[in-house]
Amino acid sequence: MPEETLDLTFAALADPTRRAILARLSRGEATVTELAEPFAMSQPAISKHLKVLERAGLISRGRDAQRRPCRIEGPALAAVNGWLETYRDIWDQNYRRLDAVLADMQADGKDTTGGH
Amino acid sequence: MPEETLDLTFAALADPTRRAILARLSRGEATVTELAEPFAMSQPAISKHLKVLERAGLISRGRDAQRRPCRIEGPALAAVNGWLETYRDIWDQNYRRLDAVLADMQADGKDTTGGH
DNA sequence: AGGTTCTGTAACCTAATGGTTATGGAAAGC
DNA sequence: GCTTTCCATAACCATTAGGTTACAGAACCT
Repeated sequence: MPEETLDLTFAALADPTRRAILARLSRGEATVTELAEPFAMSQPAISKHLKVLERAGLISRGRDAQRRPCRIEGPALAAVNGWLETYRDIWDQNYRRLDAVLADMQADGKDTTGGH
Repeated sequence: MPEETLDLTFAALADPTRRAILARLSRGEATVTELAEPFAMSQPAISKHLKVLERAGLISRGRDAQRRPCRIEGPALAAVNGWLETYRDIWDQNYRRLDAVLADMQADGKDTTGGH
C-alpha cells in the first residue's frame, strides 16, 4: 500500500535473476544453494538478491539447521496487482469492450452479447 | 513478453516520480512542463524520467508545435499483468486467507481459528 | 528579425546496484 | 575435536541511476 513498499517491490522485480528465483520458489521452498545452482553467479550474489527480495516482502526465510529455506510471499505480489488494478481500464482491452457492450445494452435494452 | 522488456518496465515503475507521472497520464495526455509542474524537480530531470518511461514502452510522445504531449501506453502494463497472472494462485490465496482472518477478527473478536 | 516558450542533450556529481573474492560463523558429520 | 556444509558479511570495484546546471534548438509571438 505505501509508496515506499512499491518502490522496493518493483525494484526487486526489475532483475531477471530475482524473477527467476521467484519462479523457482513458486514451485516450492528452496534453500540458498539450491536457488544458486542454476545461475552462473557466486553464492554471495544470490544472497544479496535474496536480501533484496526479502526487504521487498516478496520472500521470507525459515530455518532448518544450517539451511535457510526461502518461501515466496503473496502479499507483496498482491500489492503489485492492487496498483495495477487502478490502470485496468487502460491496459485491459476486454474491459473497454465490455464497457462498450454494457453501454449498448443500457442504450436500447437489446441483447448485443448473444449474436456473435 | 521478453525478459528484457520486463526489466525495463519494472525498473521504470520502481520510481515514485514515474508512477506519479503515469497516474497523471491515466487522466489524459499532458505536456512535459505540465507533467513537471507538480514536482520539486528540474525539467531535465522530468525529461529523463519520461525517456525511461518511453524506453519501457509505458508512454509514447506525440507532437503539437513545440509541445511534446505524452500519452500512457497500455500494452506495457498489460505485460506486467501477464507476468503477475502466472503467480495469481500464490497471491490470490494469501489474499483470501488474510480476508478470512480479518473477517474472523471483525466477526466477534473470538478466536475462531482453533488455536491458542 | 528578435524574443519567448517548450523541450532535449551534455557534462558533471553522488549514491546505489550488481557483481567479485575473502572471510567468518553456525550447525551437521565423521 | 576436526572437517565439511551452508550461508552471511565485509571490502572492493565498475556501472547505472537520479539529480543538478548550462546550453542548444525548434516553433510560436510580436
